[in-house]
Amino acid sequence: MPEDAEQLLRQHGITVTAQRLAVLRAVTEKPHRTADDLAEAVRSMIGAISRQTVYSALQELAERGLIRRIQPANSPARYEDRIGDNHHHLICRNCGAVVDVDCPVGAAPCLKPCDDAGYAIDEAEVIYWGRCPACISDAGATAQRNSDPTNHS
Amino acid sequence: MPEDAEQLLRQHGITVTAQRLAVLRAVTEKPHRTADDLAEAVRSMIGAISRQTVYSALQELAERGLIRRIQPANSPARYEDRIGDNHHHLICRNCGAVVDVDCPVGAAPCLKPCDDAGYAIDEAEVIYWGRCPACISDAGATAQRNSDPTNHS
DNA sequence: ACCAAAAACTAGACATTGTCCAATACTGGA
DNA sequence: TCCAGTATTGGACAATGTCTAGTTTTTGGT
Ligand SMILES: [Mn+2]
Ligand SMILES: [Mn+2]
Ligand SMILES: [Zn+2]
Ligand SMILES: [Zn+2]
Repeated sequence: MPEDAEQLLRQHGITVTAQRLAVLRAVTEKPHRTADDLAEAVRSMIGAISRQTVYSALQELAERGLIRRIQPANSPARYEDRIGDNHHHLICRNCGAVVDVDCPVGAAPCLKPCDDAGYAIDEAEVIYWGRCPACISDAGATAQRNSDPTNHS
Repeated sequence: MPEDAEQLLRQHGITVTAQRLAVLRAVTEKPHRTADDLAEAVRSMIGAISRQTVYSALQELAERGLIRRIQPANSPARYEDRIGDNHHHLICRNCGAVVDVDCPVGAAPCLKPCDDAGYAIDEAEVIYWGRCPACISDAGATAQRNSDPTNHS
């Protein structure tokens, strides 16, 4: 059915397989998921996939520019299909929830350091760290009761 | 000899041990080193230290605000004693070399997203990605000969 | 439709970085 | 000096990702 997805892969020089189509669809369905979450999603689509294939597909899709990988501290890598707009991310220190933040500039690198130390800079990665609304109200309600990160994603 | 380091620890409520003094000194000696590198450095100072103790000391020092931990993608965590100025980093995609970049604002969070999605933001982490001078000239000189990251740190 | 070559998939071992835990050793105050 | 509280240690364990050899699938040409 997703005839266009097949063509999308081919246009980018990627050979079409059921696994890659499913991985791409999984990334598209919900942004910022981890490889493990994506593997789960793919299994519910096509029955089975090996861990290695998920990693390979994600790498291939990322290298060819169909998806983007983000690697926040204290989290496994996450993937999204919103690309080309150089947007940034807002991440909850407590539960790890990730939300998109538009970049006012758009093109990368959107910021320039005063002194680039001779480096050829191609990207300014910005991550805003804080607490999400759910974690804020959790803290207010139950105080220090449970200090373990809850899942608000 | 480093009488002041002992007092520094005590002032921050940290009990003084040879291991912690050495770890702190190692971090101070050279910024942006990994836990493993720091363990090596400490061993050359005091003979031996366990891996776990290095991690514990680094965490303790970081929690008490004596040092800072940075966790760039595709790299183990790195540590530095330059704190309180909210400075940023410039990292080589090829060899991983890290250099400091002053933050023009200073106070965190130095940037504000247009839409904070209800998050309470406490830090804007900025990482500039690119290629260091050494890797640039390596590429020019030896072309694609060796595509493996060289150590320019 | 069929075949061979090229590419992708799989399972399992392995690597890296970090954490948990129980036993032992040290530190700081009485 | 002695004791209670901390810190250190080694070893097991956890999480995430990579490598590899063998098998299966895809692709392009007949
Ligand atoms: Mn995003
Ligand atoms: Mn720094
Ligand atoms: Zn949260
Ligand atoms: Zn470099």
